[in-house]
Amino acid sequence: MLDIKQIRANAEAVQAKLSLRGGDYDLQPLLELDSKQRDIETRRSQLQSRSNNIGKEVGQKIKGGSDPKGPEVAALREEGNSLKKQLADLEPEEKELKVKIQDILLTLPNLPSDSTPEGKSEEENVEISRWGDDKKRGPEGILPHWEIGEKLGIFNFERSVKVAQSRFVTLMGAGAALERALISFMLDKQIEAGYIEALPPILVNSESLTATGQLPKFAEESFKCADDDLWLTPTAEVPLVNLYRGDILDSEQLPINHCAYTPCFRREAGSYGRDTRGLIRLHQFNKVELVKIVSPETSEAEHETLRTNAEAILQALELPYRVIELCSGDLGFGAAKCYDLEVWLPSAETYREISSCSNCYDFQARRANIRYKEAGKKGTQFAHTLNGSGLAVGRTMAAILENYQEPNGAVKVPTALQPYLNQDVL
RNA sequence: GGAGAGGUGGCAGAGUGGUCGAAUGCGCUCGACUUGAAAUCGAGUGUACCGAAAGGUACCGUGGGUUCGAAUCCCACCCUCUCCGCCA
Repeated sequence: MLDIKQIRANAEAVQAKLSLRGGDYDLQPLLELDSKQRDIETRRSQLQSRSNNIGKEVGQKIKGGSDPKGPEVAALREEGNSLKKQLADLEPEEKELKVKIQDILLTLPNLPSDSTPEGKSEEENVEISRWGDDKKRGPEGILPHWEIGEKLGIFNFERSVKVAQSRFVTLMGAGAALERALISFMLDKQIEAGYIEALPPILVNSESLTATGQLPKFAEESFKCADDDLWLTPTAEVPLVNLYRGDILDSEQLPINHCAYTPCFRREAGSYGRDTRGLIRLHQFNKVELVKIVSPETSEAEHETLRTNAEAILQALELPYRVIELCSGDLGFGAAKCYDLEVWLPSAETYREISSCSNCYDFQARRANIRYKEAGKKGTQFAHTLNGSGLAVGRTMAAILENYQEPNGAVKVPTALQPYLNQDVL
């Protein structure tokens, strides 16, 4: 959520930043509601103040021996009643304005950071670096991962349709073991890097989804339980960040670093026909997620660290990848700055997103009310939250199946992964 | 699912209509005493909003209601705990 005070003070600058994302954002109605609300608040609190005093005066009079039914007290009562009527008009009006303001604020995306490149769409994303040799494996003789996977019998899409629907997979035998190995490997690496492992709930309530930014705008993206206020998590970022919702942390507690493996669930509404084959775009997929809660001064540096931690997995698995910095127009709703890691998929001769590392600044912290306090200092500050995949497990499996494919159709297990599996060839 | 208990400040815990943002204890901060520490004594110690400031307002699980006045009374809801049942 954006800071209404900042919008008030620098409406034009905020407007300009928002428009870098593309789309129309008119802050004028918001500002009008805001000034109206504050007007009413001032009036209301003055009336309330008088009303509070009347209450006290009545109490004093009665204690002091006045007749509770006498004229003195009756006059105060009458004034109290008249104030009550006025307040009864103002209160709902103010409440309604506050709701309207909040509703608007909740739908405004984060401002791109100053360092985010300007651009309209993903075309204008900026490549930061490349790692590994993407020429080592051309498309010749390489089966796309879904074909080699079916061939090896390590996953099955058709039967999964029967169980659930399309865009679900069942991993079998070595496929299941490989997925499990990848999860363990990724977690171990991140624990080594200083993250504390969490295994959080994967059903989350509406408040949690609102705090991290999936609600209210993107309700159609998540699966909702019919009879409860619970949703299937689209990413572990949601439960991890919300663990600290409403907290006032000590500055010594920061940075908080968590890694978590969870299944993730996405409805993928509006992506019909895209990536219909394989492990790239499923309704349910596994992911190891990294989350950091940090102080603002350190958040830029922490963002680089987070990205490096995610990159370390690709490097350890010796998968060629590149780092992209998203331009303002391609930035996710809550992100101020974002790097995508894209892994090389030789069958398609393209890089595909396998991790997204975002710095949300105080956007989520403000929604989630996550603050911290510095010892000796007055007041609190909103923390900064960061998140990144370390990594999407299914997509990692896809990358391995292609990049490690031998001409005879065998798939070697990456060296780093061999301690986690009972076989070194699939 | 059934029955019961309960939700008050960092924690414990008092408060059942009147100056209660809330006693008391612990914790924490600062100061005194001390060579230092402990003990002791003194002072302080929630969050947010409005306001240039003075100051004001809100918050005792949440939302309503009664009243001049609600932590306290009434209604609804949520959550937690205990026991029973069921269950991985």
